[in-house]
Amino acid sequence: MVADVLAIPGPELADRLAQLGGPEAARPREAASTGGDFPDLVGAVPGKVVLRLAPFPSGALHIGHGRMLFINQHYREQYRGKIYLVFDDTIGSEEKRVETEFFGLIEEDLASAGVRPDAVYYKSDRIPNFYPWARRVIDKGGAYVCTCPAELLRENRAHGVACAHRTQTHDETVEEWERMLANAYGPGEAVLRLRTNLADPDPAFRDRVLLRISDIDHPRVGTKYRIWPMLEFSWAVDDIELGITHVIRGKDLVIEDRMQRYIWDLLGITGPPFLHWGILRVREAKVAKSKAYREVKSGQFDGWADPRTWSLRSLDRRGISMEALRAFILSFGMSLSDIEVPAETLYSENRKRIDATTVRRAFVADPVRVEVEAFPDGLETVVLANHPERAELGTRRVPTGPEFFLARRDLEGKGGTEVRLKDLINIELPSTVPAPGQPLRARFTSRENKRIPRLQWVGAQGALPVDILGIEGEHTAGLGEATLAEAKPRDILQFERVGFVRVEQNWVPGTSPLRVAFGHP
RNA sequence: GCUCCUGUAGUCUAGUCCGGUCAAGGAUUCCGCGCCUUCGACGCGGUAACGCGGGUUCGAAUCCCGCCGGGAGCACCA
Repeated sequence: MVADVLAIPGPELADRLAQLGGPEAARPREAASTGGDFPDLVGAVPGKVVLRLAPFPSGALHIGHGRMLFINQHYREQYRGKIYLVFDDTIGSEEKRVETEFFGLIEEDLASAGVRPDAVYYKSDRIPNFYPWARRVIDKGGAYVCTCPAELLRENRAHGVACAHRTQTHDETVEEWERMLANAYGPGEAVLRLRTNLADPDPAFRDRVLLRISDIDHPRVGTKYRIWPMLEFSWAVDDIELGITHVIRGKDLVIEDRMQRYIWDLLGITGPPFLHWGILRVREAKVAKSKAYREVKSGQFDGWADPRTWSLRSLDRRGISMEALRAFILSFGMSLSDIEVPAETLYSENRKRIDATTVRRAFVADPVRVEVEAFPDGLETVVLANHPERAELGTRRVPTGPEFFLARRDLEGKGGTEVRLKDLINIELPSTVPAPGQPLRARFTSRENKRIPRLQWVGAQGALPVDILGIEGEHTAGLGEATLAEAKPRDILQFERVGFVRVEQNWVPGTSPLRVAFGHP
């Protein structure tokens, strides 16, 4: 009974208690949580839960990995459990190679996401462990050594046809397995296969490979090992050896559950339960990881923090906090449907967190120089609020006219009309646009706050060049207000009417514009 | 093709296990209005969903059957 009560999630418990206590309340239905649903972990004992993160080290963590991170972290917190980082750096394949630089990169990404593993393991350190386990499977009659070429193996599998090796006796298998270990075979010449059922309705499940031979040079252990486990087998072993209590992973790995269970059943082991989440795609994140890898390697992308990678570090670069990402991701719960979400939802989550604390600054893209005639005296500078609602964010003093820069787009279709330079004065624009390169001559009209189109402006005095890195990797050049000279790297600012940006690099007068990365509107 | 997973508004999600309290809640988007010297924020209002067809039942988003749609796996990758 007590256990039953403990199993009720906090909010629900409060709700139930409220119901018990307030028979007359009859208030509107309790607002559903904004987040998604996370089922309780079966058999989980608070304080005893052990989870694992198993990235393959072939790149920086991207937004999709975020789901792995934050879901596991969520459960870890709920049950006061542990998380191990287990690098899934088995040998991979020619196309999928382990690279040393990514171990550190991934650990950094985890740290930035606030996920501190209780331990770090490398699969490549654990290779000899797998051999006795393979032998146990063999001794249970659950595996055989197959020397069919990969193609034939695949074809037989598709048709449910057994090859000659399948009928191997236990002694023969042992002998062949010993020969594999003794380097009698080259890469691709022999594999240890699980003996399942060739009539299994799922063709993917028929006699899958457990271990195979590879001579690829591993960045951590070189060519020390030739017999490498496949992912499923390695986890059938390590989920037990590392004492993992719950395996929570993407649903692309469901067949691996079945493999692991099959092996455990064979050996009489009760393994941990599995939980899955569905595929998450962010609509704007179109670049596949493999393409991102190539573009980063070739220098087409600006490293792993290039916005086009949608890596965690690229989000950070853009001023999108890991807290916002976490809230965004947890809002989907453990749904198994495959979903595609617009980035706007993430932006909204981030906006909630930074809007109230972010100072406003002026920036104009594609600037047009405007000279204001009859510019009033005594208005050489003006004091502006750093935030329209938050007085506590203070003010700043910026130089004004009589020369200004306005955004070309803002001027379109406004010839001959009166417009307001936001927070400052009203001017009348000339009806004809002068030749390119020539300044526009406008005329001061009044200072009263009229309800006419308001334009963002930058006073020519002290204006400095700004370069915005966009999310497609494009650059937008423009001019920013003088106070941006003090902007420091990692500052988050809002360019009014443009969006939130994060400063990348100080302005270096005469040599380099102020570099910022665009976050979101 | 086979296997598995999955279908609630434009997009996510709660509710489905244990049918009524759901004329379906929340978030986001979009539209309108208000407000502030932002195209942002905030406030108010609005549009908008149980994939389809049968069945069971007094009553179905919820149970049963059939159909249709979406996704993933079918590597000696992870």
